[in-house]
Amino acid sequence: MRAASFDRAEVIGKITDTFWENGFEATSIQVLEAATGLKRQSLYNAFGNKDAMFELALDHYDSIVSQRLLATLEQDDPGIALRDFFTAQAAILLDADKPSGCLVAGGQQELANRDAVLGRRMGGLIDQQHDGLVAAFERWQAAGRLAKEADPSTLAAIVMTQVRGQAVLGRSGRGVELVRRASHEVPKLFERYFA
Amino acid sequence: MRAASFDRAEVIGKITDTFWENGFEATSIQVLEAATGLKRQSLYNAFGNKDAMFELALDHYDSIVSQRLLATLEQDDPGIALRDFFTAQAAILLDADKPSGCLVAGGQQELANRDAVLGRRMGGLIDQQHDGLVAAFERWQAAGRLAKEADPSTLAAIVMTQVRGQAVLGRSGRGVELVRRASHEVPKLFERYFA
DNA sequence: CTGTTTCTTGACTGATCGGTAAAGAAGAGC
DNA sequence: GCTCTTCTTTACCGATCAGTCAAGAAACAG
Repeated sequence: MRAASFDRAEVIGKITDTFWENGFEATSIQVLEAATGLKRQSLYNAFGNKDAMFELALDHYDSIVSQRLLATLEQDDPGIALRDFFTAQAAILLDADKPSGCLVAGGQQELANRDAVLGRRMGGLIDQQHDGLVAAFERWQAAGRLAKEADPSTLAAIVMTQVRGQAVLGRSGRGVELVRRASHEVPKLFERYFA
Repeated sequence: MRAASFDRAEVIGKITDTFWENGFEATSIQVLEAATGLKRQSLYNAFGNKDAMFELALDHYDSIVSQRLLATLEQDDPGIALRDFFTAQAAILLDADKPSGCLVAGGQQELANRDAVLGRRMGGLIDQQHDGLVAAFERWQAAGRLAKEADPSTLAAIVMTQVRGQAVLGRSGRGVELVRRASHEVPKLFERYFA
């Protein structure tokens, strides 16, 4: 048995960044070879096929981005939580060391109507974020921090659309400023629902 | 001279819908042949190349979607205007007769970092919507309908991110419900800025 | 009806795609 | 040292991509 000459986790990170930057279709195996330094066959040996590589990228992305966002909601004060949530979102989108935009938003746009398996997989990540938001709003409502009349599903929907929109606009040069402005102001809009 | 056997405007409509539904890359010339009923060479004769076809689609999309949205802002009451704006947005996104999602949001995601010409073109459409929103908020502020402290740029940024997010989520089955909820509730969030 | 111009049709090009087969090279166990 | 297994390298496959060439077919002008 011969050991692989590369660090698997490191390569997954590079694969993730490449898909994140270019999307699924535009990331050819050739591009992945250049990004990872591995040869074609090594990639297929290690990861299977392109779809599997993308799924690994989704998992990695989920663990470093989605989880970080959802973690900000684990607080008692919904105002502070939402402020932290959008601050973290902006920090991720505007991080110069990471690709712009959002892997899931891009993949959704590209694959939702075209690849059933990957489409469902990304739908799952979106649902996960949505469910996390609904649960947080319900928790705050049960704790009396949110008005009784407020509808957790609707508030979660607003946050979701806001997040996706920032992800799209964060990809273009001029959109960056819009993201910065929006992520500062949007949390305040939710004050009307606080008890 | 021989007249073309097809209606140019009608074909542009079909081309637009096809790009709208599938995005740029996934719309091969073969797909466009099937969608329009024209043969390959007829498409190239009539429109040039694939990039030119996409630009025509952007123009067409702009004239039927972007203009319709911006028109809703031409009212004195910002509350009614924003309500109409988001209602129109939801109607377009959820129209069963039209492709789901948004041509510009999809193209932006796909092409912003890859094709300088088309990227700039789509950036222009996004800027146009942003400028229209800023102008509307400034007009309302000048008319005393908006609080003096409110920042038109920031409010426009929030609307922009909201619109883009709805466009992305509107592509997936479960996202449709989120779009419906968000488009009903979001206009109310702006009441805090009204004078 | 004839000639000419344009549109239409179908075959074709070179490039690139995802994926694979079969060698060559390098490490581990003995 | 040798052998066996695994990784690496290189070449290749059929399919599909955007775009083109060169004929054939149809409509106008005279």
